[in-house]
Amino acid sequence: MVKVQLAELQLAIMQVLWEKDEATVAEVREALKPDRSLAHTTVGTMLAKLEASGHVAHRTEGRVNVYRSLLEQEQVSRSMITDLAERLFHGNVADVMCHLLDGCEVTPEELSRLTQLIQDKERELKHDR
Amino acid sequence: MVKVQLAELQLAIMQVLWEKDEATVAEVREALKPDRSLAHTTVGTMLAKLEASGHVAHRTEGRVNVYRSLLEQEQVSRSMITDLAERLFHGNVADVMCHLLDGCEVTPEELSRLTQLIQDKERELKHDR
DNA sequence: GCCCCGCTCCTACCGAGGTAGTAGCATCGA
DNA sequence: TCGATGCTACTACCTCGGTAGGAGCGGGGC
Repeated sequence: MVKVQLAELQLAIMQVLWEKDEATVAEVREALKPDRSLAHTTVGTMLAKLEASGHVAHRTEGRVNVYRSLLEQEQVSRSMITDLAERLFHGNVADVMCHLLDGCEVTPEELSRLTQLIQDKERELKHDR
Repeated sequence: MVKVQLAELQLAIMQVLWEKDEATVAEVREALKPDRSLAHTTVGTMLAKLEASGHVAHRTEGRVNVYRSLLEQEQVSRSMITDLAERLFHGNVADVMCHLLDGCEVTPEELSRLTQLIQDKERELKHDR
């Protein structure tokens, strides 16, 4: 599995790119505004750093750069959450859940989706052996 | 809920302290050795920084410092995992699970423990309303 | 009594994340 | 044609995590 770790702001920027598919500096900045108001240049710098580390790429359209992600959201999410789960709970999924159920708000819908997931996984395990 | 974020090494050190309840620099260093071999002073410095930020405390026994954690393992785990879940999946527990089940090895025992957890939570939700 | 050993404390340093200013270059309107 | 505007690129800077060296101190062995 590919291991990717993104810092706070980096993740936030990537999330904008995933959502919009492509975005200019101004668009990213706009999308981030509700949470943090950054200077235009700050966003630009971060995007450049992200590009330097191979996480995003850009094409130039007229005078502006349009950035897109080179990482799969799925992959990053999986990588980051499993890594933390590993470090905190030695990968024990049940432990993770246990803390999550206490710490987050959970809706009944989520619970039934969870039940579904578990049943799927159980079936999958039976199948494998 | 108390929000605590610990970096890589900091978490590793705290985990040693949680496990041993108390430990000297040498003991922490020893415990960390399998994963990373650090200079004695490095561990000492980190412990000092951890102390400066109020995460650990120490008493002096003879010539050595014996450190202990001031944070609850439960609390840190919960805080870190819910924070990441929030950022990655907007707190949707089912999504977290979904990625975790794919990314980690899961045993049938964990699955049945999970089922149990969910049932408990469902009962709890019914009770509340 | 003196020296070595082990330990802490202070200090320095590096790299990465994050933040932003400034220079410079296009383009558009007057 | 020329100035205002808007964008990028370059550079600088701060903080924090991580890493470790060296000074200094106290105890134990000789």
